[in-house]
Amino acid sequence: MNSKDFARMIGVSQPTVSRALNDSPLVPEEKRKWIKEKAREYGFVLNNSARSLKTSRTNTIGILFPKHFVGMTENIMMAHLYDQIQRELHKRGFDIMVVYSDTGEDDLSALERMIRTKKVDGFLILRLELSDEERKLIGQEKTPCVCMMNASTKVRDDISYYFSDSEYGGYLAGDFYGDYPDYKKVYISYCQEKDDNTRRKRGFLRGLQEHGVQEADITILESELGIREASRLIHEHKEFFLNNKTAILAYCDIIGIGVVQGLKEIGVSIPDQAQVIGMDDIPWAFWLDPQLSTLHVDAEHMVPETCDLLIRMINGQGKAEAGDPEPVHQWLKPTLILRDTTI
Amino acid sequence: MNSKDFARMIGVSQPTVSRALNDSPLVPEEKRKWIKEKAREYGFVLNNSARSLKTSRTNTIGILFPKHFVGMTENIMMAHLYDQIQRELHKRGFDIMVVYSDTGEDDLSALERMIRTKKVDGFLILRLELSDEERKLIGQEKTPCVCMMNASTKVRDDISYYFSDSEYGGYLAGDFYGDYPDYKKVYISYCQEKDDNTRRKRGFLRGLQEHGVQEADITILESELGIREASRLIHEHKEFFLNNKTAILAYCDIIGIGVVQGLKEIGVSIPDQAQVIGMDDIPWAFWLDPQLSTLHVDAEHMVPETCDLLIRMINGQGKAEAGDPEPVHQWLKPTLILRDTTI
DNA sequence: CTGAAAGCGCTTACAG
DNA sequence: CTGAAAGCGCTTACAG
Repeated sequence: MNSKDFARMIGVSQPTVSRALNDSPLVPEEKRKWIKEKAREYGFVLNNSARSLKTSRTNTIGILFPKHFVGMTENIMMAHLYDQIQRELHKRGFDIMVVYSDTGEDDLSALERMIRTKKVDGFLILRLELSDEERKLIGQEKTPCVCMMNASTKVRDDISYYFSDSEYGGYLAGDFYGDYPDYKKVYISYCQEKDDNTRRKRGFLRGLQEHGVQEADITILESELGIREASRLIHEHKEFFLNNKTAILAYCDIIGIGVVQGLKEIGVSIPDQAQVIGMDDIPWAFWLDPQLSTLHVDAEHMVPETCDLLIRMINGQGKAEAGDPEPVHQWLKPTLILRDTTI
Repeated sequence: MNSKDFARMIGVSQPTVSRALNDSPLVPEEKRKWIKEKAREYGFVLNNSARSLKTSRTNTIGILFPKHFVGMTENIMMAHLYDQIQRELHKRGFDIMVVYSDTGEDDLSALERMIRTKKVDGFLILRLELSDEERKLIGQEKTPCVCMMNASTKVRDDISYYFSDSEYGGYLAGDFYGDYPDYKKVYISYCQEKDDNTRRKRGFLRGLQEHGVQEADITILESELGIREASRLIHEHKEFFLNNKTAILAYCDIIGIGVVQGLKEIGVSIPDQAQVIGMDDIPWAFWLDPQLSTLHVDAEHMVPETCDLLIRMINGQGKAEAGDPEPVHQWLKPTLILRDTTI
């Protein structure tokens, strides 16, 4: 049943149906209510494609997952953000389409296809890693986009973002470990995330330097992303961890968990002989034994603000008075949470 | 740019553009390729809303999450299934809309709204718990739907499904524990999932009975869904677990993990004094210490088959020769995986 | 406040 | 093989 048939059925015109169901003040309250009741009764709902075609609004927001995203179960932090985003956007009446950077066909990236087919009103981008072409496209099409969490490429300010200030996170860890001069400082890096990794490491160094620790005194080890991978890394450097008291900052909690596991396996006592700090504060870090000390990322603030901004951008789009709003740029400061893996 | 402008720009008609980009054999290979090249060059892509309006196909599949679904991080098994579904559907060229049963407005359930607005071509339903109205609607609208994983309401055969045979899973656990007469048998149930819980329990009982264990000898405890909740339950029954050797089947891995945690905390040695079997085989069950024994659900088969069936239903829809295909009903058998929490 | 009419951008039967 | 034309189901400027 389309709106014409429905209108005829209840004895009004198609425009009146449209206005009533869209809550237009042009049709009086009473009548609106009556039409809505009838719609409910007959199970009539406006067709979304026709509506979108006319209004160029789909009422759908795309959540873009980064390249090499293996899954929600592997990347708990993304799952955590996703859960909160999903809740916020649904609360605000939007539907959600999940888009994966990896799934592009031929030369058309997934993002580009979504933008060009007009399937979504805007994008929430988990981790900034857009190509130059994609940035250009977003600029041309004025597609509302907000990035969140972190950036694996150079941060330019053409796009709005709410990022975790991981440099500051690193600093907090460095500042904390600075009080333990007899522990050898170790940073476990993850090189796929080039720029973000550099930020964390730089902050760590800065925090330590304030306590007189030299850059040369810091050991850098490289891990892949994964609990097993990180655990294996510890095994590879068994002698080192057995012969030194170490104070370790891991690129993220997943690696931190693997490090803790590896240390336990080779018989290093935590936190006496080795301290470990992760980053992100993933939801089940405290189920583990021992519970991981970490840098808490303030997702509870980041997510609603990101969603709000995106929706404002979508609603403001095309409105003359809105103009080209200035992009928003925020770095949210993590906080250090001490649990069982630090003294 | 719309297809008319694009067609004019490259000097062909709108229908030809449409046919070429839709790979119609009506336009010769060579020309098709040329038009596609031009489309790429000018960044032209067919508008999805217009297309859907005409064809009543959105090329989008909805994944319906059950009521009370708290999130991917809390319900790892759902996240695991979601990850695989997402991969399968994208591989087959569909976009994905995530739909949550909880997010309905007023009297219109999320599912009903999606069906009536025609936003998706069909639904993959994680866990069967449709209301009678929703079933009726699906029947009337002939919306392609397949359920998977399990059912919390009575299973009727009007809808296709691929379920895990959790009754058989329970049986395997019962059969295994039957060999340990000196262990007191315990089933930790989760009552929100009424029917599925009953199936697991019934299977467990059946397995034990084959070894001569009486129903009266089985202790039933009720837990909420969650690691902490299950752990708390163990604490509440501390005396019981300290004074008996126990062989425990948990409703699912999450509860199983909590049980293990609780047992460790009260000082019960695993698996000597208490054996634990979970159900689902969630991805990181083996990161834990001790690694949880469990009943593996064959998601690797369930997911592709479910996706295949759904897509066949979508493609067959409306075709005369397709008729009303018989619904498919499958119960996939779990397998018992013994790790550290069983002898 | 209400309705007749145009048009959003496609696809597809139809004619050639 | 190709194009002119109709129509999918809405919204909205316009006239009343």
